[in-house]
Parts: sequence; structure tokens; C-alpha cells
Amino acid sequence: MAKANYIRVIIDRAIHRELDYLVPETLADRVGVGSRVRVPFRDKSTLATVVAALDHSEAEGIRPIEAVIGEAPILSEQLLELARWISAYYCCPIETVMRSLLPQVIRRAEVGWKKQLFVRPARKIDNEEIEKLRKRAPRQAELLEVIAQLEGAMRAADLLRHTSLDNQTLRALVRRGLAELHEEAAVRDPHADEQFIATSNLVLNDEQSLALKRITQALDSPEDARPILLHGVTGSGKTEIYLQAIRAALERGRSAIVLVPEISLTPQTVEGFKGRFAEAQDAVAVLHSHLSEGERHDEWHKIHSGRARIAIGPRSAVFAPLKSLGLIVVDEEHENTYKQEEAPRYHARDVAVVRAKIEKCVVVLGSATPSLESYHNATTGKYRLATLTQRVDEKQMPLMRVVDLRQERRKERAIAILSGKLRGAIADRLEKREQTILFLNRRGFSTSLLCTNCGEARNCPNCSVALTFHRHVARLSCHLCGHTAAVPKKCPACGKDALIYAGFGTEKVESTVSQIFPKAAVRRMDADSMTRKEAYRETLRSFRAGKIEILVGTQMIAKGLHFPNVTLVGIINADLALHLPDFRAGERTFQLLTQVAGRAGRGETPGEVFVQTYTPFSPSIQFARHHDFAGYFQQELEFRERCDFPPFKHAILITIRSGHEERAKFSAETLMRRLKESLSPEFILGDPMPAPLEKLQGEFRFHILIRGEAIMRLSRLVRETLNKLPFPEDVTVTVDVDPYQLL
DNA sequence: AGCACGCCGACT
DNA sequence: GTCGGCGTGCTC
Repeated sequence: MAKANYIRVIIDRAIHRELDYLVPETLADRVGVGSRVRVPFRDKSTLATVVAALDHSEAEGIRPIEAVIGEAPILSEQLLELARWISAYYCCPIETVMRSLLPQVIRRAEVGWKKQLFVRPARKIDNEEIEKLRKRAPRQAELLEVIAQLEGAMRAADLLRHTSLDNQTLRALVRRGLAELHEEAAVRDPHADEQFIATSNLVLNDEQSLALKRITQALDSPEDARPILLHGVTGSGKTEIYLQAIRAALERGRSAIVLVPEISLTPQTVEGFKGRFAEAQDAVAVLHSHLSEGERHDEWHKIHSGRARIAIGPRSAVFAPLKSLGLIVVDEEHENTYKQEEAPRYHARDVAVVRAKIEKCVVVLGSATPSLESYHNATTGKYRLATLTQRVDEKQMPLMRVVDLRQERRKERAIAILSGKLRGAIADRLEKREQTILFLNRRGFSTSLLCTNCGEARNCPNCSVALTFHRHVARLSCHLCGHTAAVPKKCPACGKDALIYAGFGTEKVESTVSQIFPKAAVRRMDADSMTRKEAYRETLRSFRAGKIEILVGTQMIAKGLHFPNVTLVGIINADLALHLPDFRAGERTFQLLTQVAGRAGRGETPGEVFVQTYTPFSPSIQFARHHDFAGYFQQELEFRERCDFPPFKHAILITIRSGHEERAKFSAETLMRRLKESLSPEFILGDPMPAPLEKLQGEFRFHILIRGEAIMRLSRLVRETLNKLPFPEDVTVTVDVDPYQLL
């Protein structure tokens, strides 16, 4: 490690500055860039990350560091560079980035290793000695007999459990100088009790082979490798390509990261990877939100020490500290869960692309419905495109039928939850003993409780939305803040007994379906019915076993589930996502329809999809219906270009919120004036507007949307403007670069 | 982020 | 005359 007189650090506090410290001679050879150190700060001391080694420093009043934490630097120079990029691009202080980069357990000063007692023989012990002991202390002899035969050390707890002997007996042996105890860090393996069946490579079809060849070629010349967009229809075998590409990376002595959306981190996914690389159990590290602190610590060290060569996890896994990284796979790259909705508001796919550039490694973005950004990059040559058009089982794409709810309504008068056509299709499946999935992206029974006399709806006191009625718990609830209220008998506004339930959610779909098909086994799967942790697995198991005939659900069932006996998918209302005030509404609807449709017809029988809508001719629905991906993108791109939206312009969304409406509004207007002064006309600056969700969790919210091409410069200008402007204490300002959530 | 320094209104 | 409001600036 290079010896330096001074170091520059980022301390674990948001001071928006880097500070220099002196390194005492005694610590000089243990500290380097990426090390964690304890430093004096004002009258306290704090932890910090070393970002540079310096020969001298201009700063005055330099103080020496107090200690170096751990043996080796925990952050590579590449990850540090990545942190700086995120800070600059996402307009967010570097300290905040560091918080995401290093897990909480790693940032702490204490070592997180679980200490366990190990036992081994103190010296060579012969049988005579054991027999001598047996007369006076038979139990000690029994234990010694086992210990004497140990090759190395054994966990004391395991030894005592196997021999059914106690701790006292063991201690006695130690006192006699026959056995030795020592502490060792024990590694917790969250998957230790699971068996993974080793799998081998599947045979690839021509398209798959070509795609894999693209990746291996890139692995061989990573210097000039472009990101590869793997566009493959559902069921085209993208996962097999990932697995073989990872194998290729490992064979070249390099490591790999696999990013998956949170919802995809199911046991099946983990099994797939652990099974393929089963020859070394440790090779795959799995990072997910259900790990305990200790497990997280151990998985991180497994990666950092180089024992694990593959890291799988959700967006934060893009920071996995692998050495000689060769490949990053971003599965389902279009998924919104890759965007972090709190600071640092990074997009893991974009961070992956930048990390790949820094580490000179290959990045593969895979999806059946690529994001407009990625597809645009692929068609303009910034990324390379590999396309898979065939399902590996050579099954046909499902037949998509659009049901015009306007006509249905004219025919039937009542609110159509299930159109006659969809009803007929379900009846047909029940008869053939095939399964149905009904999708509606809205929980609850009724979306509002209206008064037919005065027109008032029951609204949330904290948010600007109507309360949803949940029949199961017989209460009204707000889906945004969790507020619940009793169901009033009479209208609280006018006192009349004229309340009606309007709109419907999954709970009502479930009950309607049960009424229409009283003999069918119907189950609902949404956040309300899946409160117990086991419920999710249990429901999927029953569905797979055929004990459920009709599964009604939200987003939760739209993705990643593979059930061969599902031949019918009904989308109850395709318009829900379409009419949100968001430029991505169309893209989301197209993706959702395509993904949900992918659930149908994986087995012997081709699938059928019914899309119920009041806007049957909207492009999202029509292109999805014909599985015309290129066509959809063409028209959506034209729209985005016309309106100066991504991918043609970057966007920055500034949210100003406060419990006081006037103060939020005033702050937004002040900020607006300052931005107008500092931004050149190349940037499109919209007026401050009340957010579409004007009130959320008791706060009034205003938006300023800025668009422009030079995002780094824009980001810097916004940061500078904000830093110069003092906001009242109860006003919070957030900056979201490349926002996904415009509400 | 905290915490101190500093300059103008209501109190013993 | 003092106590204390929170605007401004600094932290190696």
C-alpha cells in the first residue's frame, strides 16, 4: 500500500465536503484509497472513507486519524469512480451515494463476524490415555475419544450435540490440557440447508447461439465492447443465455453480477443459478432484502474476499464488490424497480452500464419488452442488439382478443366486470380443466364511496385521493398513506342515507367471479390477501397443483410466474395504467399487456388473452395485440420526440413539499425564478405545478419539470441553484434525475 | 447534518 | 441593560 502523509476522506455525515487528515507513521502502511478510518471531527469522532492519498495538504489545522478499520480497503477505485459519477449525474451528495454503496453492516466499525467456539485436540492423544481417564471420568473419556480423532477443529456446539454431552465435560478436558478451544469467525450461509440439483448447459437454438456468441466475443475484447440489449420474447430462453455467458466469464477468470427485479428474486431463480454453478457452493452469493444483518455481512465478505464469483440480487447488487468483473446481466431491464425512489435516485440499469464502462466489462440488458431508452440506444448503435424471436418450446404467441367495453356496456347496461366473451372463455376453461388468470391492477372492493345526494366522496384526510372500500375488513382505507376509517352509515357531508359504492378492485372481481362460477375454485392474490409470509408460496403451490382454477390478482401475478396449465389470461381493465398523467403511461401499458399475456399458453395448448378496454384503438393496446414490438416503439418514439421527452431529452423532476400549502407554493415559485436566471434557454423549464397527487401523507406538493440534453451540466446547475437557496425548515426539496414516478 | 457565531425584539 | 430568535458559515 502506498505510504502517504495525508489522506482525503468523505466522512459519514452530510457536510458536502471532503476533508484532509494526517496519517500517523504507525498507521501509514495499513491505510489506502478505499479504506475505512475513524477520524476526529469537531469534538467527536466519526467514520469516514478514504478517497485519495496525498503528499501534502493545503488545509489548515489538520488533525491525525484515530484508527484504520479492518484489514484491507473495502472500496475499489472503480467503485469510488462509480460513486462520483452517481453523485454528479443524479444530483446527490456523495455521502448519500456512499450510504447505498456500502451496506449498513459493512459501514460499522465493529466486526460483524459471528464468533463460534471450535475445539481440537491439544496434542496427540493415544488410547491408553483415554482408557486411564475412563475409570475416573467416563464421560470425559467418551468425549476425548471423539476429539482425539478429529482431523482439524470442530464446532464445539456440533460436537456436544452429536455426543449428547455437555459443556462442563468439555471444559474439564480443556482444564486437563487435553483439548483446546478457540474462537473462529463462522460464515452463515442462508442456503446451507438447501440442496441444489446440478444442471448442465441446455442446447441452444440458432438465435440463442448467435446471442451468446455476441456476448463471448465481447468478453474477449472488453475494451471496445458496447452494452448488448438482448430482446427476446417471453419464453425465448434468455436465462439459459445468461447462465452460459456467466460460465464463459468464469472460464476467462472473471466474475459476474446478475441484477433481477425484486419480484424475480424467487427461490426458483436462485435455484437456477446455484444449480448451474453447483460445483462450488460458495461461488454464488445471493443478496436480497430478507437476509438478516449477519447474513448480509457474510455474503458481502464472500464477494469481497473473492470466494464468490457470481453475485445475484436486486438493484443494490450493482455495487457488489467483485474483483475483475467480467459481466453484468440486467434481467428484465425495463422494470421500474431498478429505479430507486429515494436518494440516491439511481437507475440500476444505467449504473450497470456505467460500471461496465469503468471496469471494462460486458453488460447484457435482457427483456421481452425493452424500455424505450434501451431500444433507442440499440437502434442508434450505442448498444448492440441481439434478438430472440422464437419461444424455445416452439409454442405460438398467445392469441390476443380485445374486448370493447363500450359495446359491452351498451349491450348489458350493468357495469361490466366480466364481459360476455371473457365469461364464455372462462366457462370453457373450467370445462376443459385448464386454468385462468384474471388481472386487475387495483386492490380493494370499491374504489370510492359516493353520496348520490351531494356528490361527495370519502377522501383521505392526508392525501388527495378517495378512500377505497375493503369488504373483507369492512373499512375504508387509503392506499397511499395507510389511513383507515370506518364506513359511515349516512353521508357525513349532507346527512342523507344515499351512499353508493363506485368502481371496483380485485376483491370485487373475486366475489363476482365466484358468483358467476359458484363451483369454481377462485383465489385472490394481492397485497391484502398475502399478508402472511407463507401465503404467497402456498397460493402458488396450490395454483401449480391445479387446486385453484381461477387466480385473480394485481401486479403481483403479472410477472415471472410460469404455469403450463394456464391457457387463459383476462385483463379486466387495460385502461387503468393508460390514463395516468405520465408520459410513460403508454409504454407501461404496452409492457404490462405483453408481460401478462406471456403468462398464457406455455404448455401444450396455445394461450388466449382477453383485453377489456374502453379505448380499444389506443396504440399500446393495438400493437400489443399484434405482438408488434417494433411498430409500437416506432410510434411511441415519434411521440416522445415531438414532445421533447426521453429518450430524446433527459428530464429532472424537482418536488417541493410542505405541510403548509402556501409555503410550498411560494418556495416553488422562488426556486423557479432562480432557475430561470441560471439556466440557459437550451433547457426547457416548465412552470411550477401542483403535483398530480397534490397532497400526499399530509404534505402539499409542487413540481418543476426541466428537460434538456446535457444532463450532467443541468444536474450541476440545479445543485448549485439549490445550494444557494435557503428553504424554510418545513419545506423539503427533492431532485429526481430521469424520473419514473411523475405523480 | 449539527453547532457556534452574530445581530435585533420582549423581559427581570 | 440581558435572554434568545434563527440566518450564515464552518467542519481537516
